[in-house]
Amino acid sequence: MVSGSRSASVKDVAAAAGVSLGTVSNVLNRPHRVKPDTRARVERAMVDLGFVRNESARQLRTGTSQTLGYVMLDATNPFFTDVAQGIELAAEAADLSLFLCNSNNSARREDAHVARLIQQRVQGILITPVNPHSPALEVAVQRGLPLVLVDRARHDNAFCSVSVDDVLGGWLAVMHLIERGHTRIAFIGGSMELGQVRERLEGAQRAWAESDLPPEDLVVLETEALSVREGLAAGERLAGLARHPTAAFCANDMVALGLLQQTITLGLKVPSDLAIIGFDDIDFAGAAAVPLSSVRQPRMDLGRAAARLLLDETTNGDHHHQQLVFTPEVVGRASTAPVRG
Amino acid sequence: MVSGSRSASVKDVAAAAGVSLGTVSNVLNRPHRVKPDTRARVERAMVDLGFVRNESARQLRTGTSQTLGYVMLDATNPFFTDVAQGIELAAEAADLSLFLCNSNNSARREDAHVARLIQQRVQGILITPVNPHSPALEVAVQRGLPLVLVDRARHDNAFCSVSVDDVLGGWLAVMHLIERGHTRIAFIGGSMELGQVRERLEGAQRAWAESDLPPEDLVVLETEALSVREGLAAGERLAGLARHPTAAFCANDMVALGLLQQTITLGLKVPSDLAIIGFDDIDFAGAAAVPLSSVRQPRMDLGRAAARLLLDETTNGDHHHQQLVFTPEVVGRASTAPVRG
DNA sequence: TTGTAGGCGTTATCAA
DNA sequence: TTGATAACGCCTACAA
Repeated sequence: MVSGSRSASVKDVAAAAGVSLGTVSNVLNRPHRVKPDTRARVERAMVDLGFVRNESARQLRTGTSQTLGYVMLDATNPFFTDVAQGIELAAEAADLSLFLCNSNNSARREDAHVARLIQQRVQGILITPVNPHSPALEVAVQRGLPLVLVDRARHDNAFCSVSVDDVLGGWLAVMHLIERGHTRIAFIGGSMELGQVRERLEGAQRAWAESDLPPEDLVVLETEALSVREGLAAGERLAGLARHPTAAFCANDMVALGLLQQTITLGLKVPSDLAIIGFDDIDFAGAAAVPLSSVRQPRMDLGRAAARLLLDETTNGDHHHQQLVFTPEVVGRASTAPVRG
Repeated sequence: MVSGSRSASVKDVAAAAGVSLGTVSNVLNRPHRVKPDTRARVERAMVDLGFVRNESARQLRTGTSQTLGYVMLDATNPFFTDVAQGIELAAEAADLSLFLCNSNNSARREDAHVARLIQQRVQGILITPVNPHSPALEVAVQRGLPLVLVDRARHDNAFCSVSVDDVLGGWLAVMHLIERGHTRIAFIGGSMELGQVRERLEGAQRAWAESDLPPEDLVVLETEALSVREGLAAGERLAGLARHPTAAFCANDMVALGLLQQTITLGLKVPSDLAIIGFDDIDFAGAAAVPLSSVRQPRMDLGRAAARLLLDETTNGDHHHQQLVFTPEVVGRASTAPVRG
């Protein structure tokens, strides 16, 4: 175990063990082909020299890496870390490394990450994109690089995708509010660049229309991002409205948590002054100031399923793209509990 | 842009542009050395062929990767994702990629991740270890691989480290409770394998001793992990105690949030029946059922500082190991507000 | 300004 | 069962 010097190569091991380089390679890749005592000698040398395979050289030679990449939309959102955990479990089971990247809602960073992953020659890319129609994604596909959309779908079957029916989720959330007697509500979320936001809003509007409520009583408050901070700000804007909605549907739980906090700070009661429902059902939702109702998505399963589709595409000759769509469900808690009156 | 076939190499580009391979390499690495129209021709060919540098080959040749690795202790804890974000910012500024790994509190997975990072020949490793004295870390150092401890320190100066004074943090938290008149409190956290937990407890015990309170009135409830789930369970155990503590100091906010939720579920009031203070001051702490008092650590700064130390070690010839210790501070909120009596 | 040649560490083929 | 050798794609001298 020499410190300071450059790390030992197969050649060094071969010299130390008094065998040829090919034999060392065999010990590494086809151990059964080499006589036990030679093997022992080689393995001994590897330990002595602190030999570690150089993955770059291996990749270069074999033309294939042992790595997957996941470009997440927002690493500070527990929803995505749970999705990532699902992916990681599947990757680990397949003995693959996972490159985790965070685009942080920036298309520029997303493109940079994808470019890097391609340079690294990862086996495949999982991505929750800012924009599922980004040219960067097409480029990956044109290179023959498997790519799976996570928490997003495309209707042209260009990639595999795993998603939740966001329109249905929005519909369920708003129906939940309507059932509790609310006739003037706010939709809070953004930016509208995000498909998740647009679709959840669309579902909300559908539910609204089906219930014959006047369109102007579904107020849309667009935020810059889906963060606690933006939720706090939205709370102030909401309080400033001429006619107060009695309920809010937030495009995700981070926004809902911020809104909840601000509402309480302003001296209002949840749910009597304002009912709130979020989306994702992250673990913190149930532990909030007022336990938060939310639309649950199967987070870990999303990740696991996405990784499985990717692995199928890399290994299965006659792979066909699939659009897996999970069904969300409302989890009712105190923040939308019925109030008398 | 040929689909299906293997990806284009510099050789292919050279052929397509009618120049030699060396010229293509020059366009890539020393563009000023090549005549503008030749360069244009080469760049055109690169676009046409969809050429992307093969990072493995580049690494193999140059002997150095453009990648850092961070092995995080628990990716579902927002504290660590914030630390990671700080690291990522610093890495991006230095034009380096970041391999994010999650040991999930498992020494086995931690070792596997470190081994993989070494195989990938990353420039350096940042790690929040399960155990800072793990042999796997020594191995990295013996290979001459820069390694920085994050949120953990070692006293033998074997690596750089960036941490928060956990003993002081524990001391501050408990002093905060003592000042509010509590004379029987619980420390909740675990496992005791984690240095963070041991040191926060040590600080708590010191504060207790300095205040001449009887040792048996500082009850220690060890948990399996620092998670919301374990906090919930601890809440039940706490309620089952013969003599109830009037306050709890939790080793982190996840545990505190779980405890808070359970306490409320059991029909008790916070802070009047039980005051609670956590550790980390994650964003969700302020948005909790009862806004949670906590010991704040400068999360992003921890990450940024760690990355800077690592970069210094990789680039600066006469680098000296440093132990950077940040000072925590108590953020008092409703969960420990004074109650009359 | 451009071209040629050698080698980074590994794997795989083929011969001994 | 083991050894010699070529090749993966790139970069960098050095030569033209």
